[in-house]
Amino acid sequence: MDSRRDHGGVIFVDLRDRSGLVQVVFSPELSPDAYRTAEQLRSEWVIQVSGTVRRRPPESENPTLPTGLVEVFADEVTVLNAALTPPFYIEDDVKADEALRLRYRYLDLRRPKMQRNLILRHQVVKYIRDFLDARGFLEIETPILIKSTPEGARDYLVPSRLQRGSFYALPQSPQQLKQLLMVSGVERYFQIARCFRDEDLRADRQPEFTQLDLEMSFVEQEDVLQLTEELYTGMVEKLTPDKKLVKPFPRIPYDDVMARYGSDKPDLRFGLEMTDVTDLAGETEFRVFLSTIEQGGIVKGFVAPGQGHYTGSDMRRLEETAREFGAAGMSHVRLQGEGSPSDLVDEHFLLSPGLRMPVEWSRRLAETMGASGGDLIVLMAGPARRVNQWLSSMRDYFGERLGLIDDDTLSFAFVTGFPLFEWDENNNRWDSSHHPFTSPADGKESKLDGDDLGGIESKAYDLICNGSELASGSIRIHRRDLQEKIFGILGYNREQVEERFGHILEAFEYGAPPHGGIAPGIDRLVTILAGAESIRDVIAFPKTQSGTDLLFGSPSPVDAAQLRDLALRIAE
RNA sequence: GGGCCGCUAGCUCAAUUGGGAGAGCACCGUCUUGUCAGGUCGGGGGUUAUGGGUUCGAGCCCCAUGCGGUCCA
Repeated sequence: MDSRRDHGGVIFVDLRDRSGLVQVVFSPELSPDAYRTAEQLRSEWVIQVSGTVRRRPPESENPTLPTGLVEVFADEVTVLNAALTPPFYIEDDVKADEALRLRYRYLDLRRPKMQRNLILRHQVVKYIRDFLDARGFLEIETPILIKSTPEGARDYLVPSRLQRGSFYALPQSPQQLKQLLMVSGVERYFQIARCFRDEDLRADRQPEFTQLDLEMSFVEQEDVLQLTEELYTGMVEKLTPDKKLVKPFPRIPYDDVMARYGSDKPDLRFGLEMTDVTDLAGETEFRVFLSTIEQGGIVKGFVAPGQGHYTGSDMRRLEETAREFGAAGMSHVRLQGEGSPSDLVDEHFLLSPGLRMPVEWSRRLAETMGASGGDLIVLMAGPARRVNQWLSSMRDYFGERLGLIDDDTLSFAFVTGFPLFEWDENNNRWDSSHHPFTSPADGKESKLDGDDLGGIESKAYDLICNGSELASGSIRIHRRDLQEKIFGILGYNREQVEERFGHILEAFEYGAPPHGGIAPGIDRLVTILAGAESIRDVIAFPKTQSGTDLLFGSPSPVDAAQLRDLALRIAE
């Protein structure tokens, strides 16, 4: 029961199931018994009604309801179960605090929007299974209790009772298992796999999440990308036909995407591309630019079209925004007037303090960056990595603020050619950008013995969409010697390699085929397709940011007896 | 691990300088034969997250804790 409207002589009841609402009418003239029962009904009760479906009187039609032309004229009603008054309204525009919704998740899931999300998620998974089955993939389950081989994130550990003092780990992904399946001759594998990472949560991160994990033997990078693109385009066109898709998906090299957008997962629904102007900045006498360049940093920026009219205080506010994104500072040039840079004169260029440069320099800057009269040029200086982060946040901010983002568009792209390694400043060592099983790009293997490890390209790729990373994959290493060399560069000694990875290295010696794959995240995908705000809205029973389940009250202490079984003691 | 915000009726929120705890919705009851955010009249409902402190007096000030959110490492 959704709601009841009692008019004294006639009672209307909205009956709800997962498909929607229908109005039931109780009249004392048709059935006095049913009418008397209907007087007692309350929201969220579970009832059984029989009656006649009939057309509503013309003046009572409700065009806002899909079933608004008909109603059920009830002659019998049975109360199957009463209900307490729910702690919040069961309606789409819920105002209740999310903690309350999570505490009563079973009520929250009654809301039509949540029901639609669950249904969409089912359809997505169904589509994936059908699609891959039709292409010869086998769905194979892999264990949830596996060996702990921490690579990036922290493992969830499960103590063993039979082997006291030893632990299983929950998989961060079935990476090694699917590679072993390739060695097994499975050729094409997939799994809707639950993955676990014991890390702090974010709005778009959960400690357990679901990935489509897939792997193929005898493939090149483009084979995997093609398959992935077909999967996503087919799925979107079938399940959310109102979404606009850009086809084919662009393939953007990593260096390119970083140069143009300052991020490896830019929102491509809008432009605002960046330009490196370190050379031009070097001509100024602005100390911030000069010292940045001296220290090996860059000066880079983008053009906000039509925003040259900002006032001085607008600019100060904008700089404050930039600082909130972590930026050390921001310079700008406001272009007044109209037309191309060559048409503009001295007083058309409003430079931020510090940038005292002749008009000729401003013209060249505007030309280099593709700005014209009426535009605003935003510039930032610093180490390349930081500048890219800051500018990328500013770019998103302007994309939003200038209304450049179309909610109905899905802008997919593949980012390819990620670096194989990145320098881990905290631990002072090389780390894998993707994971240690990623193959170097063709012809780059010899560079593994050189000094320029950061410049080695890999066969790792991401699928991005609207500013999110949706999938990540690579062509893998399938030779023992190469894999051992990578582990060596990552700083593992011979014993550690043998203890943690001996099993997979050994497997590579028994005829491992070349293979590669990709792992699309299901939660984020459904979030985007559903237009939901948070991944928590597409997961039936999500956890809070501190990793707790407010419905079950987990995690929770356990009995002393359980701890004894596991030979565990809680250290204070 | 750190920063910031929040916690007042079932829900969403208000409460001026430290002075009498409130509103809307929901809920309960009444009346109402075409409503669909039904309408009418009436009613009940509070350990102001928890513990401590300052004060003649604390929702408000101070300290600690808990829970939630959010950002950073």
